Amino acid sequence: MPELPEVETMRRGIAPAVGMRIDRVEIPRGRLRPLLIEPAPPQFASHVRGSVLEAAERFGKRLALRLRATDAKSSRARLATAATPRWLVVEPRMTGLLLVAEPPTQEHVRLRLGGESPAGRPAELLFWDRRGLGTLRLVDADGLARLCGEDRLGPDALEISAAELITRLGGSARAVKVALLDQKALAGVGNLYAAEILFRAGIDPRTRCSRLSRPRWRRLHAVMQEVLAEAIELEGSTLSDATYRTALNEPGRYQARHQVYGRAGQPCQVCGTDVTRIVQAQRSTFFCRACQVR
DNA sequence: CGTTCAACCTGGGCGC
DNA sequence: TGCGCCCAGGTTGAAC
Repeated sequence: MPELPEVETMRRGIAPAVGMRIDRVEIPRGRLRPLLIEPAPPQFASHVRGSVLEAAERFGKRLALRLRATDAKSSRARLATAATPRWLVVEPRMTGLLLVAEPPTQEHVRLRLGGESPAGRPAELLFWDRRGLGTLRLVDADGLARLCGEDRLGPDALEISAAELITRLGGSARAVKVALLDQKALAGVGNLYAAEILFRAGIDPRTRCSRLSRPRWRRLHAVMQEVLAEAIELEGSTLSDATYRTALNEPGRYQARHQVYGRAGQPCQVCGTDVTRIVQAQRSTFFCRACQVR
């Protein structure tokens, strides 16, 4: 679910919590697999408790929350925290959410916020994940580089230049839709926005990257910026299952703009041709056979 | 290089 | 009503 626009919306939604101290960490027993939370809950909680949320940064579809340790009670804790700047890396995957309002059902992790709390500041930060495929990982600077560094993620889709996009993907033999999903090449675009971007660019998703002309790459680049910016403006896409919510537990509004995603068999809003669904790399691809050409 | 499959999970929708 | 199946905004590693 969450792609770049949804994760950016999440980042902005929790921004009011930046500067606040995490006074308590509550992790319901038996609800978190090792894959989902690292280190294991007792260590995770003891490391996070007492720290101040200093910043929330987005890397593609991931969020990294920078934590600073404060007034550690024991010298042992002070040593440990001073030696390792800590980042809480949140990877929502399909259904993970960060919320400052009550989640739809029991949350997975609840961080109670304290310290200076002027009116309007959230009292809690919640992680909720219906399918439980997301991850929360507490890491040091090396760990952050391993999870979000340039070996792992390509340039952010909102920041990459047209020239760099062409350099990174232009020579590939893969279908352009598949290449756009490659987070090592380009970070942030997922299945939904890849479909919408290619529709607006008029490009058949099956076209091999190496067959696209430079003008078409530049068009694709410009359209990618437009689509992502509009989706952020409308706080992301909430699909029919309503899983994705903003940090305030409200639906996004970009779904009203979808031209092809999830619209198989319905008429293209530009030309009336039925939208087609195919499968590429085991994922659904939606496109208009008339508007999108090779 | 590239593709393909399975795995991690829950839950909604559909046909029978 | 219920069962079995397919589907889903993502990522990863193995096999070919």
